[in-house]
This record gives sequence, structure tokens and C-alpha cells, in this order.
Amino acid sequence: MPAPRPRPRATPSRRRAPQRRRRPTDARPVPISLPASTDAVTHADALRAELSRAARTLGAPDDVSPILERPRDPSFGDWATNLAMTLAKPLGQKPRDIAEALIAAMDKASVGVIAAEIAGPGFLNFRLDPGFQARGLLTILESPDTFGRLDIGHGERVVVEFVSANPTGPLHVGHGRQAALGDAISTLLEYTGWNVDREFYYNDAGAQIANLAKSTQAQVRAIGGAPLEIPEGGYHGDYIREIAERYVAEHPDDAAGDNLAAMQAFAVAALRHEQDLDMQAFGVKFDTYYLESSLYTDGSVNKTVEGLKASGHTYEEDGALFLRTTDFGDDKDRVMKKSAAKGGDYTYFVPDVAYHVTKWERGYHRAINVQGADHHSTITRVRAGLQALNIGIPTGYPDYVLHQMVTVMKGGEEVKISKRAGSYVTVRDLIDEVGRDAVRYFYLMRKGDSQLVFDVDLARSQSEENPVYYVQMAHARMCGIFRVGEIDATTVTGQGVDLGVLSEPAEQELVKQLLDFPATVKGAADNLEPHRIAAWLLETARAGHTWYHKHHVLGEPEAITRARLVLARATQLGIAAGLRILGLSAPERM
RNA sequence: GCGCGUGUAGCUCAGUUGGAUAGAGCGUCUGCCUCCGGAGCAGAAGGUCGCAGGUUCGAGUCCUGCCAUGCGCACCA
Repeated sequence: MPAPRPRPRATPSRRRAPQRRRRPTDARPVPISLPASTDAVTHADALRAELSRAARTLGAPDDVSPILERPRDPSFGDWATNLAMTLAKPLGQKPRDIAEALIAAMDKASVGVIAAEIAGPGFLNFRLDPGFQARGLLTILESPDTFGRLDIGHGERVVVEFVSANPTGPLHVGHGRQAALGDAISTLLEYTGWNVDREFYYNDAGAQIANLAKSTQAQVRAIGGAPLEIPEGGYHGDYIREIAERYVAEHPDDAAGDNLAAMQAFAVAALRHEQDLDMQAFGVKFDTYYLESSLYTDGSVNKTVEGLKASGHTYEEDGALFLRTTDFGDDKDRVMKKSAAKGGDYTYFVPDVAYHVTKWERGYHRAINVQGADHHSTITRVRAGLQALNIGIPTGYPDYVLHQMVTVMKGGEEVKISKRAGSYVTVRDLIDEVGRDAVRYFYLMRKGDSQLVFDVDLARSQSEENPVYYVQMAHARMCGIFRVGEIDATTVTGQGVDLGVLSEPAEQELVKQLLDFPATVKGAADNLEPHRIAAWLLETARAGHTWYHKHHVLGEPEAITRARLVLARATQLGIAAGLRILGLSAPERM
């Protein structure tokens, strides 16, 4: 038996050494400009409209809205609809008879249909003229910045709140998932016509901040020679020690560590700055930072408490003030204000309610909170508080997008994340090790409500086979065609080009995939699910690679080259648009 | 025990809102660089969609009940 040939991938000469390769993640993110949205009418929209018209001539209700879908099996054609089946009941006829009547009633040529067949129990399968279909690509070339944009939001304001970490430590991998999700959801909403503000809520008041101050104090005093006594519930991370050292250096007058307020302010400022740097490294930019402490100083908390008391939904028991959240679906009532014996403070959810009142009053009639699933119990409480106030806020306000936990594997073991114990993997660790684009893509390629196992070692060691490179490579390849052909890609138009020559199966596949982008964006935006964009990118990249491998663009007969240049340009622009929604760079070469 | 999630290929996960023969990546096999970049392409193997009922022309998808699993159930945040 002959020795197996070594696999090509193992041959170093086939690949450039990774060290020499410039990480595309180093590229700065391209800001998304926001031109006016256009509701581009795709051929699918036209087909749907024609189907509706035909259905109404058969007596279907006016609001009939046929569902078109891509048949899994391409031999079934380009589009399929179950319209005849859904009309069977209202019309009292057999599905196949209705299908036949629909075909007869349609003006097929006007929507590019060259064949219509009835299949199975009453499916209608349509085959489109290849050139007619491919002309859809021209909308991409003509206005790449508006491709896939919709105007669902009509410019209404929406606030997306995410990360919102306590300034008590660096941002860990769970915050990273939130940052990637929140930012991508925001962009998706912008893409569909909403006026979006990204907001970071700082819990810079309350018990955890007091713990932070005391932990800092303990370290300051330890520097002065006292034994280190971190208070119960305090923070143990090394970063507290570093903050204490800087505090001592900058506050020689308080070497004894007596000014607790000064240490608290110092530590909060230092950690906020660190978190800002983390988000900067991740390429996330917030429009507003809202401080919990400001809700106390500007009277919002008091106003909210008075409002709740006036609503009649509160009562006192054992010296504490309760809100009867059970009136609004909670399983038990919640304490608003602790009894004097427990310190007499407000519990966290009171400022939370006050905060959400400000969102409403600041003019956001839609609010989306991206949070870890471990905080889901706050949803009922916050909404109950807003309802109890009875100030016109709708019951479902605010919306929540919950994401499941991120578990981190390192060295084959799960790293228990605990800020207090001082063991965690930070967002910046991940970015430094596998690159910003890869981290973002990994966070976004899955649904938020499935758990995410982030194996740091695996992510680093396999970064060469990362799917994000596969997608970015498809983009770079299309750019390469123009580079080699010495063609200015921006000058490519469909002027005088017969797109009917794009008749190869791989071409039709790619055309269809690209034209599915607007529907994908709509689905992703409606459901606040950026992972749909990630999935579309992967499929589009695959279709692009396949086409590229099978068919040449340059050096073909002129009519073919010109049509294929249109397809290459559309592919490049489409992938770039998807990448930008996810906050990833679209490198022209890798 | 209660609430919110999740069980789909060896592993990690999609599944177009109820459609036709359930998909991808990684991993495992087999081929393919004279070529616009092989960071790629073509193909193979791999499935009782957790289990059992129900709804209907039709269920991975919807309803019920179990089983497994993650998170949460504080006068913490």
C-alpha cells in the first residue's frame, strides 16, 4: 500500500505564513452613510403583485398576500407559492383547479415568467427568464448604498441599550456578545429606516459601587502598609490594586485612604475609561452614556417613587416599601425601598424604572434592551413599574433581546467568570488574540438565544480557517478581478449589456442569492436577529467562490465579460453591504 | 417547585414564520493548482430533528405531557 500523499493544506508553500498576513481586522470599520431609503421593487415583489391581482380576479379577498419562496430543489424553478392551497378554503375549490385558473389569469410576460407549472398538492412553480432576473442586479450597481434598505421605521426614533456594565471591572466576553449584538441590531434598524441611538447605561450608584470604593480603599491602605482586608462582597481583581496605586500617586494628601468618596469617583472614572477603550477596540460607538447617579441628582428617582405611591400600587410591610408587581403579572411583589434596618436604600429596580421613564420622555417610543438572560427577571419588574405609573407607556415597553450565556474554554477547561474572584477573559483579550472581525463574526453567527461556547485556544489556533475569512476572501476575490483587469469597478454599469448571457447554473444561483438580500435584511430586522445576515453572507460567499472557480470573467468574449463584470461587481457590493451591517471590514485584498 | 431558554450529522450550529428529497462549517475520507489568488473548488460518508401523543392535505417548525440541560427565582445588581 503506497504511503498517503501529504495533504496540500499541510504544505507550507501553498500558503503564506500567517505572520506575514495583515489581519483584515486592522482595517478601520467603514461608517455607514444613511442616504434616503428607497423601496426598490424586486422582481419577487412584482411577481407577488401580479399573483395578487390574478387571485383577486378569481374572487380572492383584497388583502391576499401570496408567500413566495425559493424551492429547495432548483428543478422546481425559481419561485414557488402555495397560494392555490391557501385559497382552497375561501374559494371552495380544489387547489389544483385554482392553480390552473391563476396561471391563466396572470400576465406572465410582464413579470418575466417563462414557465409556470402545478406540482404536488397545488404548488405553483415559476421559472423566470434568466436575463429578466439578472437585471435585478442593476439596482445594486446603481445605488449600492441603498441596496437592501427599507423604510419600515419611517425615521422614528428608537434607543438600543446594550453592554450597560457596572463600572466595577473590565468588560468580559459576555459583554462582548452584547456589544456585537447591540451594534448589529442598531445598524439593522438604521438600514430599515429607523433613527437609532446607541445607549450605554452606567450603574454608577448603589451597593456594587460602594463595594468598589471599599475594595479600592483596602488596597490603598495595604499600599500604606496595613494588612490587606478586602471587604465582604468586594472585588479581588488585580486591576483594583492598579487603580489604588494610581490613586495614591495622584492623591498624596490621602495616603491613609480616608476619603472614600474621592476613591469611589477615582475608581469609577478609571474603569469607565477602560471600558470605553474596550468598546473602541471593538469598533462600537455609543451616542449616549446615561448615568444612574444622575437619576438621583436630577430628582427622577424621587419623582418615580412619588408617582408609584400615588398610583395606589404600593404598600408598606415590615418597614419596607413594596410595589404590588403581582398586579402586572409578577409572581411576587417587589421591595422598592429597604427597611431602615437594612439601610433604607432603594432597590435597583426603582432607578431602572425611572431610567425607562426618561427613555419614553426623551421621545423614544420604541426601546430595545440587549441583555444577558441572567437578567431576565428584571423584565417583568421594569414593565410592571412603568404600567403602575399609568403615564401612557404601552405594555410591551421596552423590548428585550436576551442572549444566553457565553462560557469560555481555555486550556481545555471552562474559565469561571467572576469579577469578584478576579478570574475572567476580557473582550480585549479576545480581540487581541483572534482579531476584531473574527470575534464579531463568531458572536453574530449564532442566534442570541442559544448558548455560546467560546474556546479561546480553538479560536486562536483555527483563526486561519475562520469562516469570516471565507466571506472576506470572496469579497477580495471580486475586487481582484477588477484589479487584474485594470478596471475601475465604480464605472461598471449595465449600459448596453445583455445579462441574458448569465445562463450558467452557478451564475443563476449567485444572482438569486444576491437578490435575496433585501428579504434577508427585512427578516433580520423584523426579528432583531443579525445572525441571518451572517448566514446569508456565508451562502453568498459560497455561491461566489463556486462561480469564480467555474467561470472566468476576464478574457472571455466581450459580451460575456461585460455581463460577468456586472455580476462580479454586484457580488462585491452585496457582500460588502452584509459585512458592514455586522460591523466587519470588507478588505479589497487579503 | 416556579419562570425564561435550549435539545437537529462525530463537534459547533442554521433551517426563509406550516411546505416538496432536513442544510452549512469544522472534523473524517477521495479527487483538483500552466488558470481573474488553492484562505479555494468538486465529490463521499455521516440523521428515529430528545421521547410520546395531538392539530391538518402537510409538522424540525404550532398544542399538550414527559425526559435532559442552561440561566433566574434577595430588603444583590
